[in-house]
Amino acid sequence: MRGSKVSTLGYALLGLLAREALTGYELTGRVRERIGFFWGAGHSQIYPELAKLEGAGLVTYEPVAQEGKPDKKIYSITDAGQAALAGWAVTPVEPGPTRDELTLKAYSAWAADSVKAAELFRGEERRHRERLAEYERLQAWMHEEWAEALWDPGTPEFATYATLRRGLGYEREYAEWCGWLAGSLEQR
Amino acid sequence: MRGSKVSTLGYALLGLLAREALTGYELTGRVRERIGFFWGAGHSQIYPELAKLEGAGLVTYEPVAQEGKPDKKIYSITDAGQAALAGWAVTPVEPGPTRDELTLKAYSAWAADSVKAAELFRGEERRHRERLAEYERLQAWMHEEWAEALWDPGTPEFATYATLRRGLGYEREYAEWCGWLAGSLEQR
DNA sequence: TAAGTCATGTAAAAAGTTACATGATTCT
DNA sequence: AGAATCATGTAACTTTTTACATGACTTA
Repeated sequence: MRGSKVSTLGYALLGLLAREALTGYELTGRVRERIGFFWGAGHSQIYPELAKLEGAGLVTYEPVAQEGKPDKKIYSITDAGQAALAGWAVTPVEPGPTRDELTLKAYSAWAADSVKAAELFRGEERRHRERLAEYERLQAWMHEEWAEALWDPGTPEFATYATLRRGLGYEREYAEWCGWLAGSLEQR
Repeated sequence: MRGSKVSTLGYALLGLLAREALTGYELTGRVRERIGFFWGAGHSQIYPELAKLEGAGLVTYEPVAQEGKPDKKIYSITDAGQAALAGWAVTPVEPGPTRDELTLKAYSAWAADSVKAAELFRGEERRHRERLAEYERLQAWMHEEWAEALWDPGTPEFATYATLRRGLGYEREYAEWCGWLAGSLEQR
Protein backbone atom coordinates (compact mmCIF):
# COMPACT_ATOMS: atom_id res chain seq x y z
CA MET A 1 0.00 0.00 0.00
CA ARG A 2 2.99 2.25 0.58
CA GLY A 3 3.83 2.43 -3.09
CA SER A 4 0.46 3.62 -4.44
CA LYS A 5 0.97 7.07 -5.89
CA VAL A 6 -0.82 10.10 -4.53
CA SER A 7 -3.14 12.16 -6.71
CA THR A 8 -3.01 15.95 -6.95
CA LEU A 9 -6.06 16.11 -4.71
CA GLY A 10 -4.12 14.06 -2.17
CA TYR A 11 -1.38 16.70 -2.10
CA ALA A 12 -3.97 19.44 -1.85
CA LEU A 13 -5.34 17.77 1.27
CA LEU A 14 -1.83 17.25 2.67
CA GLY A 15 -1.17 20.97 2.12
CA LEU A 16 -4.20 21.83 4.22
CA LEU A 17 -3.38 19.25 6.90
CA ALA A 18 0.20 20.54 7.12
CA ARG A 19 -1.31 23.74 8.57
CA GLU A 20 -3.85 22.24 10.98
CA ALA A 21 -5.49 18.93 11.86
CA LEU A 22 -8.96 18.69 10.32
CA THR A 23 -11.92 16.38 9.80
CA GLY A 24 -13.12 15.36 6.35
CA TYR A 25 -16.03 17.71 6.75
CA GLU A 26 -13.80 20.64 7.65
CA LEU A 27 -11.45 19.77 4.79
CA THR A 28 -14.39 19.98 2.39
CA GLY A 29 -14.99 23.54 3.58
CA ARG A 30 -11.29 24.46 3.48
CA VAL A 31 -10.94 23.20 -0.08
CA ARG A 32 -13.81 25.48 -1.12
CA GLU A 33 -12.83 28.55 0.92
CA ARG A 34 -9.06 28.46 0.96
CA ILE A 35 -7.91 26.76 -2.23
CA GLY A 36 -11.19 26.88 -4.16
CA PHE A 37 -9.74 29.36 -6.59
CA PHE A 38 -7.16 26.95 -7.97
CA TRP A 39 -8.45 23.50 -7.00
CA GLY A 40 -11.79 21.88 -6.25
CA ALA A 41 -13.31 18.73 -4.80
CA GLY A 42 -16.53 17.72 -3.08
CA HIS A 43 -16.83 15.57 0.03
CA SER A 44 -17.53 12.47 -2.07
CA GLN A 45 -14.03 12.75 -3.48
CA ILE A 46 -12.39 13.82 -0.24
CA TYR A 47 -13.47 10.96 2.06
CA PRO A 48 -12.11 8.19 -0.19
CA GLU A 49 -8.93 10.20 -0.78
CA LEU A 50 -8.35 10.50 2.97
CA ALA A 51 -8.71 6.75 3.28
CA LYS A 52 -6.05 6.29 0.60
CA LEU A 53 -3.69 8.74 2.28
CA GLU A 54 -4.20 6.92 5.53
CA GLY A 55 -3.46 3.59 3.85
CA ALA A 56 -0.25 5.06 2.46
CA GLY A 57 0.78 6.26 5.93
CA LEU A 58 0.78 9.94 4.96
CA VAL A 59 -1.97 10.89 7.41
CA THR A 60 -3.39 9.45 10.64
CA TYR A 61 -6.67 10.09 12.36
CA GLU A 62 -7.98 10.21 15.87
CA PRO A 63 -11.61 9.11 16.23
CA VAL A 64 -13.70 11.46 18.35
CA ALA A 65 -17.07 10.34 19.73
CA GLN A 66 -19.74 13.04 19.88
CA GLU A 67 -23.25 13.35 21.27
CA GLY A 68 -26.07 14.77 19.20
CA LYS A 69 -23.76 14.77 16.19
CA PRO A 70 -22.16 11.92 14.28
CA ASP A 71 -18.73 10.80 15.44
CA LYS A 72 -15.80 12.33 13.62
CA LYS A 73 -12.21 11.60 12.64
CA ILE A 74 -9.58 14.26 13.11
CA TYR A 75 -6.87 13.81 10.51
CA SER A 76 -3.29 14.98 10.89
CA ILE A 77 -0.29 14.75 8.59
CA THR A 78 2.51 12.28 9.45
CA ASP A 79 6.25 12.82 9.01
CA ALA A 80 6.07 10.71 5.86
CA GLY A 81 3.23 12.94 4.65
CA GLN A 82 5.23 16.07 5.36
CA ALA A 83 8.19 14.66 3.41
CA ALA A 84 5.97 13.62 0.47
CA LEU A 85 4.42 17.09 0.37
CA ALA A 86 7.81 18.84 0.47
CA GLY A 87 9.03 16.67 -2.40
CA TRP A 88 5.93 17.16 -4.54
CA ALA A 89 5.91 20.94 -4.00
CA VAL A 90 9.25 21.38 -5.80
CA THR A 91 8.67 18.84 -8.58
CA PRO A 92 8.05 20.44 -11.99
CA VAL A 93 4.49 20.37 -13.32
CA GLU A 94 3.89 18.90 -16.75
CA PRO A 95 2.44 21.68 -18.87
CA GLY A 96 -1.08 20.61 -19.72
CA PRO A 97 -3.96 22.77 -20.89
CA THR A 98 -5.71 25.11 -18.48
CA ARG A 99 -9.33 24.32 -19.22
CA ASP A 100 -11.28 27.53 -19.58
CA GLU A 101 -14.78 27.20 -20.95
CA LEU A 102 -15.36 30.94 -21.32
CA THR A 103 -12.35 31.36 -23.60
CA LEU A 104 -13.70 28.42 -25.59
CA LYS A 105 -16.98 30.30 -25.95
CA ALA A 106 -15.09 33.38 -27.10
CA TYR A 107 -13.56 31.22 -29.83
CA SER A 108 -17.06 30.60 -31.21
CA ALA A 109 -18.65 33.94 -30.32
CA TRP A 110 -18.37 35.09 -33.96
CA ALA A 111 -21.01 32.52 -34.88
CA ALA A 112 -23.48 33.71 -32.23
CA ASP A 113 -25.70 36.71 -31.63
CA SER A 114 -23.33 39.58 -30.82
CA VAL A 115 -25.74 41.32 -28.43
CA LYS A 116 -26.12 38.20 -26.32
CA ALA A 117 -22.40 37.53 -26.51
CA ALA A 118 -21.65 41.06 -25.31
CA GLU A 119 -24.02 40.52 -22.39
CA LEU A 120 -22.26 37.29 -21.46
CA PHE A 121 -18.82 38.91 -21.35
CA ARG A 122 -20.11 42.04 -19.61
CA GLY A 123 -21.59 39.80 -16.92
CA GLU A 124 -18.34 37.86 -16.58
CA GLU A 125 -16.42 41.09 -16.30
CA ARG A 126 -18.64 42.07 -13.38
CA ARG A 127 -18.16 38.70 -11.73
CA HIS A 128 -14.39 38.91 -11.98
CA ARG A 129 -14.33 42.50 -10.72
CA GLU A 130 -16.35 41.46 -7.68
CA ARG A 131 -13.91 38.68 -6.94
CA LEU A 132 -11.04 41.06 -7.41
CA ALA A 133 -12.55 43.45 -4.87
CA GLU A 134 -12.98 40.54 -2.44
CA TYR A 135 -9.33 39.56 -2.87
CA GLU A 136 -8.24 43.16 -2.36
CA ARG A 137 -10.09 43.26 0.96
CA LEU A 138 -8.41 39.99 1.92
CA GLN A 139 -5.02 41.41 0.96
CA ALA A 140 -5.54 44.47 3.16
CA TRP A 141 -6.53 42.18 6.01
CA MET A 142 -3.40 40.05 5.56
CA HIS A 143 -1.13 43.09 5.50
CA GLU A 144 -2.55 44.20 8.83
CA GLU A 145 -2.80 40.83 10.48
CA TRP A 146 0.25 39.00 9.19
CA ALA A 147 2.66 41.88 8.57
CA GLU A 148 5.90 40.17 9.67
CA ALA A 149 5.14 36.68 8.34
CA LEU A 150 4.55 38.00 4.82
CA TRP A 151 8.30 38.54 4.48
CA ASP A 152 9.28 35.04 5.51
CA PRO A 153 8.76 32.44 2.73
CA GLY A 154 9.07 29.72 5.38
CA THR A 155 5.68 30.51 6.88
CA PRO A 156 2.29 29.19 5.74
CA GLU A 157 1.05 32.79 5.88
CA PHE A 158 3.51 33.77 3.17
CA ALA A 159 2.36 30.88 0.99
CA THR A 160 -1.29 31.84 1.44
CA TYR A 161 -0.41 35.40 0.54
CA ALA A 162 1.48 34.19 -2.55
CA THR A 163 -1.58 32.34 -3.84
CA LEU A 164 -3.73 35.38 -3.14
CA ARG A 165 -1.40 37.49 -5.28
CA ARG A 166 -1.89 34.98 -8.06
CA GLY A 167 -5.66 35.32 -7.66
CA LEU A 168 -5.42 39.09 -7.69
CA GLY A 169 -3.48 39.16 -10.95
CA TYR A 170 -5.65 36.48 -12.50
CA GLU A 171 -8.92 38.23 -11.75
CA ARG A 172 -7.65 41.64 -12.76
CA GLU A 173 -6.41 40.36 -16.10
CA TYR A 174 -9.53 38.27 -16.69
CA ALA A 175 -11.87 41.17 -15.93
CA GLU A 176 -9.97 43.45 -18.27
CA TRP A 177 -10.08 40.95 -21.09
CA CYS A 178 -13.83 40.41 -20.62
CA GLY A 179 -14.35 44.17 -20.67
CA TRP A 180 -12.31 44.60 -23.84
CA LEU A 181 -14.18 41.77 -25.57
CA ALA A 182 -17.60 43.01 -24.44
CA GLY A 183 -16.71 46.48 -25.71
CA SER A 184 -15.66 45.11 -29.08
CA LEU A 185 -18.88 43.14 -29.41
CA GLU A 186 -20.99 46.15 -28.42
CA GLN A 187 -19.45 48.42 -31.04
CA ARG A 188 -20.89 46.27 -33.76
CA MET B 1 -30.42 10.14 -29.98
CA ARG B 2 -31.32 13.76 -30.55
CA GLY B 3 -31.75 14.58 -26.87
CA SER B 4 -28.36 13.43 -25.54
CA LYS B 5 -26.55 16.48 -24.28
CA VAL B 6 -23.27 17.62 -25.75
CA SER B 7 -20.12 17.86 -23.62
CA THR B 8 -17.81 20.86 -23.59
CA LEU B 9 -15.40 18.94 -25.78
CA GLY B 10 -18.25 18.47 -28.24
CA TYR B 11 -18.69 22.23 -28.50
CA ALA B 12 -14.94 22.68 -28.84
CA LEU B 13 -15.01 20.36 -31.85
CA LEU B 14 -18.07 22.14 -33.28
CA GLY B 15 -16.19 25.43 -32.91
CA LEU B 16 -13.35 24.07 -35.02
CA LEU B 17 -15.67 22.48 -37.58
CA ALA B 18 -17.61 25.74 -37.92
CA ARG B 19 -14.44 27.15 -39.50
CA GLU B 20 -13.49 24.26 -41.77
CA ALA B 21 -14.33 20.64 -42.48
CA LEU B 22 -11.79 18.31 -40.87
CA THR B 23 -10.97 14.68 -40.19
CA GLY B 24 -10.64 13.30 -36.67
CA TYR B 25 -6.91 13.23 -37.15
CA GLU B 26 -6.78 16.87 -38.21
CA LEU B 27 -9.09 17.84 -35.35
CA THR B 28 -6.65 16.23 -32.93
CA GLY B 29 -3.94 18.53 -34.26
CA ARG B 30 -6.20 21.59 -34.29
CA VAL B 31 -7.21 21.03 -30.67
CA ARG B 32 -3.53 21.01 -29.71
CA GLU B 33 -2.37 23.89 -31.90
CA ARG B 34 -5.34 26.24 -32.00
CA ILE B 35 -7.24 25.80 -28.75
CA GLY B 36 -4.62 23.91 -26.78
CA PHE B 37 -4.09 26.85 -24.48
CA PHE B 38 -7.61 26.72 -23.04
CA TRP B 39 -8.80 23.19 -23.81
CA GLY B 40 -7.30 19.77 -24.40
CA ALA B 41 -8.13 16.31 -25.68
CA GLY B 42 -6.34 13.40 -27.29
CA HIS B 43 -7.53 11.39 -30.28
CA SER B 44 -8.93 8.68 -28.03
CA GLN B 45 -11.41 11.19 -26.69
CA ILE B 46 -12.07 12.91 -30.02
CA TYR B 47 -13.08 9.90 -32.14
CA PRO B 48 -15.87 8.74 -29.79
CA GLU B 49 -17.03 12.34 -29.36
CA LEU B 50 -17.34 12.77 -33.13
CA ALA B 51 -19.46 9.61 -33.27
CA LYS B 52 -21.74 11.11 -30.60
CA LEU B 53 -22.05 14.42 -32.44
CA GLU B 54 -22.85 12.53 -35.61
CA GLY B 55 -25.51 10.53 -33.77
CA ALA B 56 -27.03 13.77 -32.51
CA GLY B 57 -27.13 15.18 -36.04
CA LEU B 58 -24.76 18.06 -35.26
CA VAL B 59 -22.08 16.92 -37.72
CA THR B 60 -21.97 14.75 -40.84
CA TYR B 61 -19.07 13.07 -42.52
CA GLU B 62 -18.05 12.14 -46.01
CA PRO B 63 -15.96 8.96 -46.24
CA VAL B 64 -12.89 9.34 -48.45
CA ALA B 65 -11.02 6.26 -49.71
CA GLN B 66 -7.25 6.64 -49.97
CA GLU B 67 -4.36 4.61 -51.30
CA GLY B 68 -1.24 4.01 -49.27
CA LYS B 69 -2.98 5.63 -46.30
CA PRO B 70 -5.98 4.54 -44.27
CA ASP B 71 -9.37 5.78 -45.44
CA LYS B 72 -10.62 8.90 -43.74
CA LYS B 73 -13.85 10.66 -42.79
CA ILE B 74 -14.19 14.37 -43.44
CA TYR B 75 -16.52 15.89 -40.85
CA SER B 76 -18.53 19.05 -41.35
CA ILE B 77 -20.94 20.91 -39.11
CA THR B 78 -24.68 20.75 -39.88
CA ASP B 79 -27.23 23.57 -39.54
CA ALA B 80 -28.37 21.98 -36.28
CA GLY B 81 -24.74 21.94 -35.14
CA GLN B 82 -24.30 25.59 -36.03
CA ALA B 83 -27.45 26.49 -34.06
CA ALA B 84 -26.35 24.43 -31.04
CA LEU B 85 -22.94 26.10 -31.09
CA ALA B 86 -24.45 29.60 -31.33
CA GLY B 87 -26.72 28.85 -28.37
CA TRP B 88 -23.99 27.36 -26.21
CA ALA B 89 -21.58 30.24 -26.94
CA VAL B 90 -23.84 32.78 -25.22
CA THR B 91 -24.97 30.59 -22.30
CA PRO B 92 -23.41 31.59 -18.95
CA VAL B 93 -20.67 29.34 -17.58
CA GLU B 94 -21.09 27.99 -14.07
CA PRO B 95 -18.18 29.31 -12.04
CA GLY B 96 -16.14 26.28 -11.05
CA PRO B 97 -12.52 26.14 -9.93
CA THR B 98 -9.72 26.70 -12.44
CA ARG B 99 -7.40 23.81 -11.62
CA ASP B 100 -3.85 25.07 -11.39
CA GLU B 101 -1.35 22.65 -9.96
CA LEU B 102 1.48 25.18 -9.76
CA THR B 103 -0.53 27.53 -7.55
CA LEU B 104 -1.33 24.51 -5.40
CA LYS B 105 2.40 23.88 -5.07
CA ALA B 106 2.93 27.51 -4.10
CA TYR B 107 0.42 26.95 -1.32
CA SER B 108 2.74 24.31 0.17
CA ALA B 109 6.09 25.83 -0.86
CA TRP B 110 6.66 27.08 2.70
CA ALA B 111 7.08 23.45 3.82
CA ALA B 112 9.70 22.66 1.15
CA ASP B 113 13.30 23.54 0.43
CA SER B 114 13.28 27.21 -0.55
CA VAL B 115 16.20 26.92 -2.99
CA LYS B 116 14.47 24.16 -4.93
CA ALA B 117 11.18 26.03 -4.76
CA ALA B 118 12.84 29.17 -6.15
CA GLU B 119 14.26 27.10 -9.01
CA LEU B 120 10.83 25.70 -9.80
CA PHE B 121 9.21 29.11 -10.05
CA ARG B 122 12.17 30.62 -11.93
CA GLY B 123 11.83 27.82 -14.46
CA GLU B 124 8.10 28.37 -14.77
CA GLU B 125 8.66 32.08 -15.24
CA ARG B 126 10.94 31.27 -18.17
CA ARG B 127 8.39 28.90 -19.67
CA HIS B 128 5.63 31.50 -19.49
CA ARG B 129 7.85 34.24 -20.91
CA GLU B 130 8.69 31.99 -23.86
CA ARG B 131 5.02 31.36 -24.51
CA LEU B 132 4.34 35.05 -24.21
CA ALA B 133 6.99 35.82 -26.84
CA GLU B 134 5.42 33.19 -29.11
CA TYR B 135 2.00 34.79 -28.70
CA GLU B 136 3.44 38.22 -29.40
CA ARG B 137 4.87 36.95 -32.68
CA LEU B 138 1.49 35.48 -33.53
CA GLN B 139 -0.20 38.76 -32.69
CA ALA B 140 2.11 40.67 -35.02
CA TRP B 141 1.35 38.15 -37.75
CA MET B 142 -2.40 38.54 -37.24
CA HIS B 143 -2.21 42.32 -37.37
CA GLU B 144 -0.46 42.11 -40.72
CA GLU B 145 -2.45 39.28 -42.21
CA TRP B 146 -5.95 39.87 -40.88
CA ALA B 147 -5.95 43.65 -40.44
CA GLU B 148 -9.56 44.36 -41.50
CA ALA B 149 -11.17 41.24 -40.00
CA LEU B 150 -9.82 42.05 -36.54
CA TRP B 151 -12.35 44.86 -36.29
CA ASP B 152 -15.35 42.75 -37.18
CA PRO B 153 -16.56 40.56 -34.27
CA GLY B 154 -18.60 38.55 -36.79
CA THR B 155 -15.50 36.91 -38.26
CA PRO B 156 -13.71 33.79 -37.00
CA GLU B 157 -10.46 35.76 -37.30
CA PHE B 158 -11.68 38.22 -34.69
CA ALA B 159 -12.60 35.36 -32.34
CA THR B 160 -9.19 33.76 -32.78
CA TYR B 161 -7.59 37.11 -32.06
CA ALA B 162 -9.76 37.52 -28.95
CA THR B 163 -8.55 34.20 -27.51
CA LEU B 164 -4.97 35.14 -28.34
CA ARG B 165 -5.39 38.35 -26.34
CA ARG B 166 -6.56 36.25 -23.44
CA GLY B 167 -3.46 34.09 -23.77
CA LEU B 168 -1.24 37.15 -23.94
CA GLY B 169 -2.63 38.59 -20.71
CA TYR B 170 -2.64 35.22 -18.99
CA GLU B 171 0.99 34.44 -19.77
CA ARG B 172 2.19 37.93 -18.96
CA GLU B 173 0.47 37.88 -15.59
CA TYR B 174 1.56 34.33 -14.83
CA ALA B 175 5.20 35.03 -15.69
CA GLU B 176 5.23 38.11 -13.51
CA TRP B 177 3.77 36.24 -10.56
CA CYS B 178 6.30 33.41 -10.93
CA GLY B 179 9.10 35.99 -11.06
CA TRP B 180 7.85 37.76 -7.96
CA LEU B 181 7.53 34.48 -6.06
CA ALA B 182 10.93 33.20 -7.18
CA GLY B 183 12.49 36.50 -6.09
CA SER B 184 10.86 36.27 -2.69
CA LEU B 185 12.10 32.71 -2.21
CA GLU B 186 15.63 33.63 -3.31
CA GLN B 187 15.94 36.49 -0.80
CA ARG B 188 15.74 34.05 2.03
C1' DT C 1 -41.70 24.35 9.33
C1' DA C 2 -38.09 24.87 6.33
C1' DA C 3 -33.36 25.63 5.67
C1' DG C 4 -28.74 25.32 7.30
C1' DT C 5 -24.89 23.11 9.95
C1' DC C 6 -22.41 19.11 11.39
C1' DA C 7 -20.75 14.53 9.93
C1' DT C 8 -19.62 10.40 7.04
C1' DG C 9 -19.99 7.56 3.67
C1' DT C 10 -21.36 4.79 -1.18
C1' DA C 11 -22.91 4.43 -6.13
C1' DA C 12 -23.26 5.67 -10.69
C1' DA C 13 -22.09 8.27 -14.47
C1' DA C 14 -19.28 11.40 -17.11
C1' DA C 15 -14.89 13.14 -18.49
C1' DG C 16 -10.11 12.65 -19.16
C1' DT C 17 -5.55 10.01 -19.58
C1' DT C 18 -2.65 6.26 -20.93
C1' DA C 19 -1.92 2.16 -23.28
C1' DC C 20 -2.98 -1.23 -26.92
C1' DA C 21 -3.56 -2.17 -31.93
C1' DT C 22 -2.44 -1.73 -36.99
C1' DG C 23 0.23 -0.31 -41.12
C1' DA C 24 2.05 2.15 -45.32
C1' DT C 25 4.80 6.15 -46.67
C1' DT C 26 8.22 9.67 -46.09
C1' DC C 27 11.95 12.01 -44.03
C1' DT C 28 16.52 12.04 -41.47
C1' DA D 1 17.47 1.90 -39.47
C1' DG D 2 14.59 4.68 -36.85
C1' DA D 3 11.37 8.41 -36.31
C1' DA D 4 7.58 11.10 -37.94
C1' DT D 5 3.23 11.62 -40.50
C1' DC D 6 -1.23 10.04 -41.78
C1' DA D 7 -5.38 7.63 -40.10
C1' DT D 8 -8.81 5.34 -37.02
C1' DG D 9 -10.27 3.02 -33.51
C1' DT D 10 -10.80 0.23 -28.56
C1' DA D 11 -9.65 -0.89 -23.61
C1' DA D 12 -8.36 0.06 -19.13
C1' DC D 13 -7.79 3.15 -15.72
C1' DT D 14 -8.01 7.50 -13.10
C1' DT D 15 -10.36 11.58 -11.90
C1' DT D 16 -14.36 14.36 -11.30
C1' DT D 17 -19.31 15.21 -10.82
C1' DT D 18 -23.89 14.18 -9.37
C1' DA D 19 -26.99 11.59 -6.84
C1' DC D 20 -28.33 8.52 -3.03
C1' DA D 21 -28.44 7.71 2.09
C1' DT D 22 -28.93 8.97 7.10
C1' DG D 23 -29.98 11.91 11.15
C1' DA D 24 -29.81 15.14 15.23
C1' DC D 25 -29.50 19.99 16.38
C1' DT D 26 -29.96 24.95 15.50
C1' DT D 27 -31.53 29.14 13.38
C1' DA D 28 -34.91 32.03 10.77
